[in-house]
Amino acid sequence: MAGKRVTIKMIAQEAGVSPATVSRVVNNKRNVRPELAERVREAIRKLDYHANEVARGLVRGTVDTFGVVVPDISNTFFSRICKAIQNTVMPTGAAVFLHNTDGILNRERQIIKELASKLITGIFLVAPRMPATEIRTLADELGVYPVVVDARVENCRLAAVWVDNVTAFIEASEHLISKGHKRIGFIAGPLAVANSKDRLDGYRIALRNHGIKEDTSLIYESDFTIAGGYKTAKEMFRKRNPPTAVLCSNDLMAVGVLSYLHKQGVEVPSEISVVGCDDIDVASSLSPPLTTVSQPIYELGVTAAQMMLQYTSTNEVPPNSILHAKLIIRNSTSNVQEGKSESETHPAEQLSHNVQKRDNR
Amino acid sequence: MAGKRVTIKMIAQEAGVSPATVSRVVNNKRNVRPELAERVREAIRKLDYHANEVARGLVRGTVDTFGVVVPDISNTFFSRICKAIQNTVMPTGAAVFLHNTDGILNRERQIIKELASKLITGIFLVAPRMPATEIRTLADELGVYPVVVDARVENCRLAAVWVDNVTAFIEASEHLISKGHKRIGFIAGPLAVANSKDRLDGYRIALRNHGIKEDTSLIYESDFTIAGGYKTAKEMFRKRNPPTAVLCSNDLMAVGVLSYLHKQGVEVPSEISVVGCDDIDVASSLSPPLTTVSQPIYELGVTAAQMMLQYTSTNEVPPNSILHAKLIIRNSTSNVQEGKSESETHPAEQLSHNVQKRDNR
DNA sequence: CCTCTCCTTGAAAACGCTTTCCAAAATAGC
DNA sequence: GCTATTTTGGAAAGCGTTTTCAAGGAGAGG
Repeated sequence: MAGKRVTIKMIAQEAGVSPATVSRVVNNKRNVRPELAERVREAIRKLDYHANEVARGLVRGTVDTFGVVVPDISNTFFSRICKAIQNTVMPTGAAVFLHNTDGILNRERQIIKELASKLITGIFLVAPRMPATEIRTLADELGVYPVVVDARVENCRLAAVWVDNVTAFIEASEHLISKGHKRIGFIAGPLAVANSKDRLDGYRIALRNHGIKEDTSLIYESDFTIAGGYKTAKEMFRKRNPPTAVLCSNDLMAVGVLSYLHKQGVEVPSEISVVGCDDIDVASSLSPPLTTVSQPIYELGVTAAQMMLQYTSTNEVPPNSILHAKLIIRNSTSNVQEGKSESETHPAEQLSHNVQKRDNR
Repeated sequence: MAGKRVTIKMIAQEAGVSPATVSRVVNNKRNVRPELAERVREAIRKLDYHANEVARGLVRGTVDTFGVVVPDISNTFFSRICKAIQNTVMPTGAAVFLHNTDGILNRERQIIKELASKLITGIFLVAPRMPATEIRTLADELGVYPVVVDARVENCRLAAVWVDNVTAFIEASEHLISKGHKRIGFIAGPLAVANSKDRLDGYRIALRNHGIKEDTSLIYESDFTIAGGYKTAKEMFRKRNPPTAVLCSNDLMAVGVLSYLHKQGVEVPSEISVVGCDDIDVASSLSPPLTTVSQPIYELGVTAAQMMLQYTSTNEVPPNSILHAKLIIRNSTSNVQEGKSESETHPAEQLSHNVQKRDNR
């Protein structure tokens, strides 16, 4: 191994100047005669010199690198955010560490510390499980710039960008309600995640606004996966008095629901309407094409990256950024089936904030 | 910013020993009195010391970090490989840089150099565009361990793991042939990618073995995306004498094909059979569930990571590893439609190795 | 009791770069 | 033409580790 590396000294020697001068040229400081500078650049080109970023990092106390911490890279939603962050940050010459937490809080903590020990400049926390105050404290302690992505974080001197999920889900629910649906099933993501909670809240608010009593037997907590959606649909439709529409907290679960329904020979949307969230790439290619709350995924990443760049250069916490989702109506939703809307109104149950906990595999 | 960092000297002082001793304790060298070691560990715990990985990297000449270079992270296939690599490598305490090339050869080169300047230990090149010999040369020059993932690389003293795509696609084609299909459309990925080429070869071999004349008007080159598949299907089925089945080089393109066919009101599989490749997570949840060549994606990543670990610890190029794909028959394929098989046999065209180039957006 | 090992420990020298400090050179001001 | 000021480039001091080297101490063998 160990190909001989070109160091700054070699360049200095080649150009007949001191290492200090080479450094100045490399870092575009003034105070070096143009003629000399050219000679140095020549040498750099000739020997194909690349500064040792590690040595540079040691003296500067920070390395031009960011960490991205996500629950699950293999989930398209997150991988698209990663891509956006990377594309935005790359032109500045920065690299990006990627880390998976599998949604485990402790792993999140550990990863942040490990990243800090590598002297990275900043960390993007995507859909973190950690409470905002802890993030703030930890980041200050470790001397790292944090930017929270896709989680509502307020009043914490913490840079964050998120989507207004409450409004989005009010809109999604109202879409269904306007089609005459009254029994609307809801499949939430893990409620420990703020977004899941907000989406559920949007659903509840919409129901309340339209005078529909909430039926907790229609609300399920799942895990954002296809399998989770499938399984939940199975439970949901096994009960008597099933919903006429189901609103899912993300597309993957909607895919699972669609798959279950298809297997059971249930027609979508004529018999059951289905709505997802995210607008992942396959959403428009499903059959039927999925009506979904389109999250500005790429924009989420780009905005986060821009905030980070601003944050690190000005050292001022940039203001939060709230993005808006958009309901995309495709063919998985339609008017409620004849006779289904009123017939089987459920005996009113108490409004309860408990939802059934499900085994999240 | 700049939370004061705990250094080895502070630990040394706290424990009343020299930095050298602390270092020895941290790195589990023996030759340090147990009692002293305990005192040091105590200090480490007390001050929450984490060694500065950058300084450590500088003296060691290498940092315990790997780079993963993929064409597109937002593609599930690649993001699943990344995840596998990471999960395998993480327990050793190594971190992972992620880089996107968008399939651009020059960016691949540049990224590799940048990574090398960060003194990383090894690079995983996933589906690289670079020729194997260049990889070997560059890696030697930069002093970095390369492992090639998902690309057939032979006779190059280069560690690589790939899937036997030729056999896989012979099998997939034969599945279709056994159902009576004779006019089988083929949608290839970018033919600059070895895998795409191999899959096409498998298709050709199968046809030849069964005495079916190759019709180049049925072979298209696309770009592995849903949109690409959709567009190609459109062209393919616009021509007179269209195929009765289409074999796609990946699932995403198959999704595009399915979507086009669905839009046109064409029934799958009764009218047209469709086969994909990869077995991405949604494949089994499509309607109809997609018959596909299941790539051992996760295994690909895990194997690559294990090879890397072995490579870096023994400094010997580990032997190549060839994995096998498996045809998963679901419901997107069926017997050829009545009368379609023999009726419109196409005027024999010369066997040609040219395929039509398509605009790959 | 002395010598020879072996083990433990600390001092100091790298690692490759940036940056500060200084002296020399160049320019300006009178 | 002489002092005052600004440029310019080199020497050297770190940055936080690991690692080498040598010294000191303890134990063993004679």
